[in-house]
Amino acid sequence: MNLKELSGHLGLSQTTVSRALNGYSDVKASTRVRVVAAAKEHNYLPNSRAKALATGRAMSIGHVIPRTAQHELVNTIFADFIAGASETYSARGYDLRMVTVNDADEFATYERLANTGAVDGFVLHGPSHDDKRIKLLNDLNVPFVVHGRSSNCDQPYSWLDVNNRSAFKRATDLLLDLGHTRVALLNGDESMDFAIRRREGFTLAHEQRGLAIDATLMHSNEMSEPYGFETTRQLMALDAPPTAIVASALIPALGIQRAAHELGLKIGRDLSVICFDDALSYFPNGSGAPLFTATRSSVRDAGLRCGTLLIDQIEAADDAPVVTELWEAELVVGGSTGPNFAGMPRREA
Amino acid sequence: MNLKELSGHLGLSQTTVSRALNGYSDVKASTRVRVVAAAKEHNYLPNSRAKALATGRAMSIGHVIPRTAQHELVNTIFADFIAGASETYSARGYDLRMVTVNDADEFATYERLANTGAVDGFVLHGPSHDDKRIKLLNDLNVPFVVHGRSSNCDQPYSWLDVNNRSAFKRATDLLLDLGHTRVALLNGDESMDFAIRRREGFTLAHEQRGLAIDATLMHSNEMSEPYGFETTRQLMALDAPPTAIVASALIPALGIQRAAHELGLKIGRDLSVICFDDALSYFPNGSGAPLFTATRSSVRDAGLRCGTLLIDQIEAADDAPVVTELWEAELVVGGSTGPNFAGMPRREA
DNA sequence: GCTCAAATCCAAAGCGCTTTGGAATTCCAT
DNA sequence: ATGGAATTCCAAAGCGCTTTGGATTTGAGC
Repeated sequence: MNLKELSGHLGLSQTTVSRALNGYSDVKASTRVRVVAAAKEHNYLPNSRAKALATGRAMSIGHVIPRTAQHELVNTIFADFIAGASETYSARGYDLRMVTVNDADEFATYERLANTGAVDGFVLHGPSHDDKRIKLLNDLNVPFVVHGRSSNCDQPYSWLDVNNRSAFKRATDLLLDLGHTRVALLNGDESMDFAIRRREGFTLAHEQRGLAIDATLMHSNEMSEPYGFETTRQLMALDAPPTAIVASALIPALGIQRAAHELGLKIGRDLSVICFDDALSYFPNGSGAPLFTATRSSVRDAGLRCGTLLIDQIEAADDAPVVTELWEAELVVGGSTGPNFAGMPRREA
Repeated sequence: MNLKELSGHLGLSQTTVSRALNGYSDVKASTRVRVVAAAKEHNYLPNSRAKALATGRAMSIGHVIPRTAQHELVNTIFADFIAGASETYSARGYDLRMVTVNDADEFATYERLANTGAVDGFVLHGPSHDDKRIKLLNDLNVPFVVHGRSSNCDQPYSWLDVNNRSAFKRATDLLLDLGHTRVALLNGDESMDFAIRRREGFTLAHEQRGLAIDATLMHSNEMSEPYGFETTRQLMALDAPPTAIVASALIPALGIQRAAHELGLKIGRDLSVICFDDALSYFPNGSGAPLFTATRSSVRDAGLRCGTLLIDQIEAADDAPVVTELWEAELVVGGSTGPNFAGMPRREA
């Protein structure tokens, strides 16, 4: 059943049926009712391909995901972000078009999707410190929103980011306040902008107290459980092991926990751990009380909001303004952090 | 730059340019070279919306994901499956179209995507024991492949599944062989077909040895870490606690591990654990040697294969045959399982 | 040089929708 | 009645591609 047949049944023109269905005002209320009823009865749905051609709108949002071996992006964060984003999309009539690519094909894929009109806009994931994709998308003149930021990029662009620097500064401050003096950092992949900012927060907290940082305590890698496990084992084997760790995510924090158990250390007493919690739905930070002390920001909410910002931009008639949002992470205190008695001025009993 | 302009530049008809670009044989080799060169030079890419309308093919595969609160599907397994599937898709020129829906809208969404021609086929996720979506998709006469099976469905359909029953039977056998007599099951959500089959395997292993199963040892829930943690605490508080646990996935197994540590039990000695390992890339079962003894099957590979089966079906001229694949999981032995000394016939020293 | 087949090309008709620019009708106020 | 505005409808022209059916050119064989 297509428009032609439906309008034939109704004895109306295709124009009128189309305009009735699309809510234009120049169709009598009674005929609109009749049209809608007939459409429902005959189970008519406009062909989306024809509609896309006629309107010039694909009604879909592109997400292109580089398929590096074990790329962290695809996995840990992605599913929850997508869940949030696609909630916006379906609420506003868009679909999500996802394509994974080899790193070498990434630019060409953005070009293809934009130039063939397969999508109306993009969400850009995992920006690096100086991300060339931003210029590409600006040149392609296609709407997009960056999840995160690219600090070293002088192009204008819309983004939504968590204040990773302040989150990691607060996390580090908390540990330093508890008397820890040797704090390790298990950062994410520092080719990513967010990881760079997190390290800045970590360092800043030390600098403000005039504390030097031991470079052997700072690590960077993709955020897996084994990364947390093995790095912790290495760290604890040092001559002067850390008494506290700041971790980039809950998943490596679990690795830290496993290593601690194996070494007979009790988390929160012998070793303090604080991590960033993306509030992943399948991996809650404990069920009731938080398991780990953490700085938390829901990546699902970020996805939802990015979707909204992007669609607003797409639907703004002419050039929409660049819009940016910086979210502060929430600090939740769990059982994984405690005072460093060794480092504190003990008063005699 | 569109076809009309390009053919203008070349002094050729749109037909010839189109056929040259699409590899038809009725265009002279020399003009084809000329056309391809011009297309590259002017950066011409055919508009995908127009192409879709003209060919009647959307070149995209639909994945509709129910957005139940905390639905396990979207999260744990999904990202890796998608990563695999979309690798096939891009290799064969398709895109992935994903839409999340409220449970109530699920059927309507399949209908919309199929009837508007937005997708050429579907991958069906997380089939239940008697899944009505299969009949719906058959009625809609659209190609689809089920990841998993629906045991109580009499419709014909293509599927790819892991032999969950045999995987769980082997896992349970292993524990029983080690002398365990009270084995608990932390199953997934038993409205899902895979979980039902897993329980069958678990029970079958017991029945074959004439062992009765204590119903209080069998649990079913979505596969989260807290589920593993809390259920283990409950189990170990029983008058007769289990000495071994079969878990539905690595993630609840980590919860089991956490509970064990808290109770001062050593995994592999005081409590044996065996789980199903989907070989998630962001959550490897240990880095070198397997952390947990597990039955393993890569969900990423499953995604890749499902994509292939589906596209083959789509591109088969007339009705493609129904095709099914049953994969056996691999058994990997890690450090989480050991003999039950209490239950074994001890010989005096 | 001529015939017929093979090789190349192209005009035009879709694909199913939206939208422009009127035409036809209705409704008031005069 | 009647002019003019409002309301309601529609024919036809796209959107940018593919594909049919046929026209034109080339080449082989004699």
